[in-house]
Amino acid sequence: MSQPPAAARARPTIADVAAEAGVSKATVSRYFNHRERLLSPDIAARVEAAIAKLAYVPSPMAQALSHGRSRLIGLVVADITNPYSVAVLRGAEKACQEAGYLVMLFNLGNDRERERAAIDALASYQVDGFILNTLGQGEGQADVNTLHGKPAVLVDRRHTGLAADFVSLDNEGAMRDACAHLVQQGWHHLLYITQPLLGVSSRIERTAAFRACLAEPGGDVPPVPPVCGEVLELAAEQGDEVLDQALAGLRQRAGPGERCAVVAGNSVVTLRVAAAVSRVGWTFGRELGFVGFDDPEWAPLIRPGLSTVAQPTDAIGHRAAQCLLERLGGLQGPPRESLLPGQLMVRGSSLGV
Amino acid sequence: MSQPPAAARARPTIADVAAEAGVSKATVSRYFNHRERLLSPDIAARVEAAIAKLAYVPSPMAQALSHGRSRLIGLVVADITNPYSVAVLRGAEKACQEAGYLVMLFNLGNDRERERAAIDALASYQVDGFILNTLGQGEGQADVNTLHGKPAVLVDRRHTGLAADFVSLDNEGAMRDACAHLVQQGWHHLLYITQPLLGVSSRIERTAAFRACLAEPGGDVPPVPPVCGEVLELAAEQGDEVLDQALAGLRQRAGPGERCAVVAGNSVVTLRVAAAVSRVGWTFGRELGFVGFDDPEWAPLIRPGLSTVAQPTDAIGHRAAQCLLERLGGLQGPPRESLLPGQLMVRGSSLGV
DNA sequence: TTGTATGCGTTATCAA
DNA sequence: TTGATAACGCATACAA
Repeated sequence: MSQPPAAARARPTIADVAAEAGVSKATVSRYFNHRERLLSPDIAARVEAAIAKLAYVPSPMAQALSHGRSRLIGLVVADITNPYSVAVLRGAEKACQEAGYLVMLFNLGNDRERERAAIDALASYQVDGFILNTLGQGEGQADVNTLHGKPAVLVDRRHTGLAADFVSLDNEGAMRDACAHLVQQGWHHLLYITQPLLGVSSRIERTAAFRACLAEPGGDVPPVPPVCGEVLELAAEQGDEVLDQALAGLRQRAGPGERCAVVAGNSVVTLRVAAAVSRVGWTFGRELGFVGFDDPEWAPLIRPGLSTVAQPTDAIGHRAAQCLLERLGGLQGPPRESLLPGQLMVRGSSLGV
Repeated sequence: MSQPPAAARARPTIADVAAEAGVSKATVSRYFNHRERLLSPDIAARVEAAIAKLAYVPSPMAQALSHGRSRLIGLVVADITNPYSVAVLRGAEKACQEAGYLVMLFNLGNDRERERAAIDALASYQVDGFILNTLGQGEGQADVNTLHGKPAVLVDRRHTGLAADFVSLDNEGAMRDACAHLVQQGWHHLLYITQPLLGVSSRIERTAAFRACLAEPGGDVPPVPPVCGEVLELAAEQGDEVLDQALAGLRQRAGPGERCAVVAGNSVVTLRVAAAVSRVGWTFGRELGFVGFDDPEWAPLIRPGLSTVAQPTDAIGHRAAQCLLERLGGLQGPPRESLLPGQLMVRGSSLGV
């Protein structure tokens, strides 16, 4: 073709297209934005041909500057190391891509003080909206003001004082399923292990749901003997001996004939529990029953297979993006809440003898 | 304070600052770009005060439009589900953040045909450079032209016909370490299992390095008896029976007294091998030796612990970002190559009897 | 050293 | 229906 030497070639602008088609810039702009309404067919055809010939693509940056919308979505993640966050991120990014939006990523690296700074940084790029999977606590916590009037959707963790759409696992239902299953299988002395609550809504909700299950375990048949339960908050800094002792204590406190089981609040806890069980020489499904939240790929590998509550991470991410896109489309109304059901993956660790 | 009703408040512009300080817009602009060189102290102070009072932050979008640089880095990942990609992404994103750059993420979802489209989409946002962790193969493959003259750095996978800085694990050294360790521990009949090569450079290099190790296993003491090795390409679509038969065949073909071991090309393969070993009732370190590339968090949990070659993912991501930033800083010269050493994590699966 | 004017690529307002 | 022209927020020649 008759194209300049190559590397020097800059992207064609709307002016180039206008010149090529022998029309004004405004007309070319109209071709994209108001085509049917106010453009004659023959002119439209000319413009179309010029666009094709020059392989013209509008500059989103310039559009953002002029028209205010960037087709950019800011995604803030508390910790990208967390497989849950990544799984959600994947679903959300896919949905955004399909809708023609691009995702700008900001990882907090678990530094809660940087939440506000992250949002500000993203906002400076004129992102159209936010997807937030952060703590919503601490000095740098985001508030309504931080959002610069842009819509946001919260994933997994609610924010105090930030009214926004919320998407999450149905923690209460999932916990009820997990506990009911354990009880039905004959595990009656339950220990729920969670990371420190620290105001994280999902942890708080799961813990509350666990406590509620003890009062009313669910399922058709009332448990006999009555279910007994404990809660342990296990911090990352705490040594393994804390966990080992907790497991030993659990069995000691259990009444004669009572079988003990652990419910793990997420895959981080699951990993530590699996390591502890290995250390003390127990076997899941025998000395200790088990159900964990999150379904890591390695759950089937720990003998005799770890039972889990799988989160619909892809759907959660997708729904989050969808919610945001609807708001961007102009949807008004009060904050909405999407609680998606988990799926109980029954493996050997929770089966009765 | 005396601020307008809140939500209506738009971000202050350079014009607001200029008015507040009683200077021209150009002066404010100079305050940011050429402060020391051409600005009198008293004026600088006035501007500084105005900036502080209005909490003014320059708009990167407008800067990009005007000055050409966006302080944006485009990150294209073949598959965000891959823990390796995420780990690298984390290191790269952190380094970019620290340098004042933001990351735009594009996930290919393993659709190799979209590579070019991804780069184009990112380029339309005027990203200053690219970090690419993609296949570099297929219809939509990127070439020099796709990059629009912007610098790029390749991570883990080389591209045919794309001269760019390259950062990766030292595959050859890592494989040599793994094989030498196995041989020293008395495993002499080796099977290397990899995902289908498909032109992926890292897979090709590891396979080649494995073959090279058979000829010259490394280590001080020549192995007795001589090492024997095989290679298996295992596709995701292939059923488990393929793997099971391969393992059974391995032991059959091994000479009397020869101990068999598997080297897994990455954590995906490791997962399948661990499942297979569980299925056939073997135990690592007894019926089968094992070393795998990548060090997933669950490696210690598979009895008696899976030996692995841990990749310095964080460092790889960091180095990738660093390379790119150097190029953005104006560094010229031919493509550079950074091969970072892996770390052999010795656990029970590879120990001699 | 500082201010004025222009351009970056687009959309929107106003005439024609 | 189409074409000038003025923003959008900033950087930079150029003039003072």
